[in-house]
Amino acid sequence: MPEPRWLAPHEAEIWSTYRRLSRELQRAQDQQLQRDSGISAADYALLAPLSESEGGVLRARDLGAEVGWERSRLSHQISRMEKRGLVAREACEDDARGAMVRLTEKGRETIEAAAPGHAETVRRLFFDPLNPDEVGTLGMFLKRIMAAVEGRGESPAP
Amino acid sequence: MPEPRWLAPHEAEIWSTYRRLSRELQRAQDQQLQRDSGISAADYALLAPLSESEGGVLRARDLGAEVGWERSRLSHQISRMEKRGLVAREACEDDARGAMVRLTEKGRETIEAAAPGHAETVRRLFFDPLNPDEVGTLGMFLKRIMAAVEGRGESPAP
DNA sequence: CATGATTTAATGACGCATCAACAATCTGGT
DNA sequence: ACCAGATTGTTGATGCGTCATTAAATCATG
Repeated sequence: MPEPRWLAPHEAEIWSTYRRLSRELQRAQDQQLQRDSGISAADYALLAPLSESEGGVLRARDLGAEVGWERSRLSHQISRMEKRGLVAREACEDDARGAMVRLTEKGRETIEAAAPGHAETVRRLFFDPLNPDEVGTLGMFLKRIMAAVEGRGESPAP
Repeated sequence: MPEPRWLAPHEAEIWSTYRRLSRELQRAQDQQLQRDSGISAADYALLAPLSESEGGVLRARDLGAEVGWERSRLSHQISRMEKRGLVAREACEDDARGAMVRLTEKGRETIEAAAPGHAETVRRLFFDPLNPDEVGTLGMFLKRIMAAVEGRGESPAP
């Protein structure tokens, strides 16, 4: 086996900072949304594309593609939200396998009330610390890393 | 109320990329560790500082500070790991409130076997897509954002 | 059309993370 | 010495996320 490519100390520190940030940012989002609007970040993630869709209805498959979630995760989350009356499931007419997810009136009121505070929080925590150039640079970095993760960091294929 | 500072489309896209990356990176870590070593990323996070500590023992409070976890989360995780024989709890001699966490022999073997693969994965997914300058820049961005999150994005106090 | 592969969704089990509540112990000021 | 307040750790409840499994419907191909 090839000898391990250890992380240099400064790399280990950056990795550690990243892990911490990742968690704390998630936590800050959850807290803000829960406190101000009584919903979780996962709720928000689904409510947002639903509220922007034609008629407030999306097929589960398409909603999943929109947010990049797996079917199982999506299904569980929809179940939780359905129980609280934020969305409703309906049959899909063109494809009997499908499920349509509809934003309820309560769901719409909730997302519309939550959106400004959410945007403000994201901006304050994530974007305000960087200037516009830096935001662009960060975006590029994130996309490059994302490509590696999606390709599982492939070594060049034969 | 002041009118909401919405995210510009390119900002919304960066935010979405970040959220996705955050999840996928976590997932990739978990999968690799689970597959190759039978442990979770949470296990690894605690095993690592324990294995580097004097005698493989740390007070729970200090372990928590090391990884930046809250008490409750730490306690639950230690319980799960204790059940699987990776660590053991011991009494703390100087402070009867305290709890010492000791790396077991099995725990040490596990972390030593897991470390190279973990380092390789972090490097391949997170660092390889960037050149050294860019890594430094990213580290700086992360620290700035982290500061905002820890300060809760404070507006200048009166 | 028949049939096997694929797509879509739901579910149960399990580990992870947070919150609220609790209990025990220590500390500092009086 | 005392006691109020802070620190440390545990626990139970609940929501989130992944995996493995299942079931139904659709598609592609002969």
